[in-house]
Amino acid sequence: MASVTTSPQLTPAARRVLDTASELFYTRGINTVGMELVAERAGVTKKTIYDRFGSKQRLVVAYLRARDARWRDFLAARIDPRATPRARVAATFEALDAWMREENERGCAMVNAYAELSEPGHPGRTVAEEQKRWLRDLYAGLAREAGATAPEELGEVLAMLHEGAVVARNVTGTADAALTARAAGNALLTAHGVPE
Amino acid sequence: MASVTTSPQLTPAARRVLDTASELFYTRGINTVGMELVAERAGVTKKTIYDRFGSKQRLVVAYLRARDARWRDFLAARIDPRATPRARVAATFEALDAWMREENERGCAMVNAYAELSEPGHPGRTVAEEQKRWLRDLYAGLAREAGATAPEELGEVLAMLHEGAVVARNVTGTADAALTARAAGNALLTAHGVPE
DNA sequence: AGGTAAACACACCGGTCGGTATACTCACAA
DNA sequence: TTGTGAGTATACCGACCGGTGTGTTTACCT
Repeated sequence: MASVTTSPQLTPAARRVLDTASELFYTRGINTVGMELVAERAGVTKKTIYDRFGSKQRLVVAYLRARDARWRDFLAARIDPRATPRARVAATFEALDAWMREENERGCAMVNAYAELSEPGHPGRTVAEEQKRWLRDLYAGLAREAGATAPEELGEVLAMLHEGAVVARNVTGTADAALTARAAGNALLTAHGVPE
Repeated sequence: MASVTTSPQLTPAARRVLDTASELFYTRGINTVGMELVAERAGVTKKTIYDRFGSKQRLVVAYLRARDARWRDFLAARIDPRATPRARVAATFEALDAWMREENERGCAMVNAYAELSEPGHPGRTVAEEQKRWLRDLYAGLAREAGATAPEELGEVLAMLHEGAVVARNVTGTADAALTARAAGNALLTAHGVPE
């Protein structure tokens, strides 16, 4: 079995397995999708999956990591590093808006996984925790750069708006939730002493 | 089988079933808890559960409704109807803070259920959708009463902060997330023209 | 020519899932 | 007194779960 975490080189079949598992886990939920279905949809035998990934748990971790990586790339491609911190905060919410319109019909994969994987030590939970910390620190860094008073707290709040927008869009069906959150974030930057 | 939704009168065994199922569904997740375990923990046979509730799906719905009702009662007991709208918004976040410290170690039951129940027509999803709409409308009503400009939008944003605080507390482990959200909500009321 | 990795096919494992069937006891009320 | 509703005990159902074992084929590399 190849190390899923360290080597991004996957065999063609493993690549197909990860792609189809990601799709299935995200849209139907991790616990409701069996390995047999993943194998069938990937055009692969269960044997191959277990040879490449070792266990369902590890496949789940690979799925979460891959999806997180996709989101970070998606975001990075939409942020101009030369823009002002304030503009970069707005761009982050705009990226979330675009992301949700394209590939977020079922809410945040990390939050969903956290709900499904209730065993305290499950490594998938760790991935989700890291992802949420990263997001909060991202906003906090921007708040600090912007010269906000209490940048840590502001970063936390911006991350809350971010998460809340995902829930609003997913459950309540609020189409422009991310843009509403962007406006609120903008107002909060001002309230924290950041010049327009 | 008694109608679970219309008649709140439950037989003693049914009461025990609902209580233990609520505990188990919330802490371990709906899909990972089997009916056999619920029966065993409630000191009841599976037959009794199916006589009273009919199916797992209906038991899940009863669980979600009951938990939502508990939260609404909890909140109502902590809101002074004579206080100003601004104070009531703050009190709502404070109630969330207290609620999370007491019985929210696993995040929002509605969001979790939404993650677990991926089948489009599952009645449990409807309960979650109604709950989120109710929360948003609650905040929007307070924003309107406070005389905020764009009260609907502000209500949406306050609900986002609310949801985001739950995620922050649950996944990131931010202990005072709800109070941080309260401060942000307060600032946003001001930004929306509500006098201090 | 020989070795190795990747994938195949297929059968099988113990265990659990949601749900049902049968037969019995007990309390209470018409 | 005679039902009736609530509950118990136990056995059972087909389907599916995650995971393993054995052996075969294909293709590329040395």
